[in-house]
Amino acid sequence: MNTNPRLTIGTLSERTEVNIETIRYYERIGILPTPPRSAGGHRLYAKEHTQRLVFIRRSRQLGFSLDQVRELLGLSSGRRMTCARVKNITEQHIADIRRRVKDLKRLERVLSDLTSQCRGDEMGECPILDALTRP
Amino acid sequence: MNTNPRLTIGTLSERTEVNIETIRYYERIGILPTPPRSAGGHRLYAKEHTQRLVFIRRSRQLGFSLDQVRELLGLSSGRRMTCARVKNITEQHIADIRRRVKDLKRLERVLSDLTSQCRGDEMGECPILDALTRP
DNA sequence: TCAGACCCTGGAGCGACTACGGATATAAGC
DNA sequence: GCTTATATCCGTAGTCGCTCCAGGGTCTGA
Repeated sequence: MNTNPRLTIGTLSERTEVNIETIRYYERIGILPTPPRSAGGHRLYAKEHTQRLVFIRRSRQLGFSLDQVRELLGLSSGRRMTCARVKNITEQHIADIRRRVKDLKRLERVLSDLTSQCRGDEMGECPILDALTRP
Repeated sequence: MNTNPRLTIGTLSERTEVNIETIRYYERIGILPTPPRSAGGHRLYAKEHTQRLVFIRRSRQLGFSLDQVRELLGLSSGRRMTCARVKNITEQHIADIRRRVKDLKRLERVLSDLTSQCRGDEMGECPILDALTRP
């Protein structure tokens, strides 16, 4: 018996928890290789597709952009990724995340200040609208 | 002398620090009212446009979506905003920001753990790639 | 009058998908 | 073998919030 049959896109989608449309999208943008087809034109995936798709999914879950994923996969630049390069990409990504956190926290502080000044009445002046409107 | 002449889009853009293209975009999506035009078809803005545009810009800087801005402006739903409704929108927005911060921090922790395990050599195994690849 | 700065429109592009519609392929049941 | 149900195909368009472009027309100062 064959425990490793070719998978249809639906099965691959279930196993990897990646949306069917997304799988086709990844193929279209060249981040997932084009699989062989059945006589009728359906895609038939092998193990290496599953592996790559899982790699992509995990990278995306960690917030890497598809361009970064491309690089991590060694699809851009000169082929083989060194560990140094991977670490570098990851550190840049971390720096970016920290910037975003900082920005969001600043926002949160400002907004919290505004709401704390606002009684939330049904009428009258609103300090929040005021702050947005004031010259 | 007239200290309040109609402004061209370029001048409005400078004064409000909103890109010209963005101003036209806001008009197109109906968040900024269509201004009168000169004989030759150039937009001529008055004070109320400046005020509204500043309102929009500040709201965007606070991270509100254009839909939220629309609502804060009283463009959707039944007209007049109550202070209660404004506060509610703002609190939802704060909650959203907090969620995002939480998610980003979780990411940061995972990524930091990974890089700390990675020596960043020029060759050999890479714990980061491993983590992305492992079954 | 005329150069040069400004403004006009419509459309495309970004990132990372997601959704849709109408046609074909395959699987399951009888 | 036949019918039905489900799966898959493709191409296109929509999402958000802009930004940029080409190929024109308008306005202003010297």
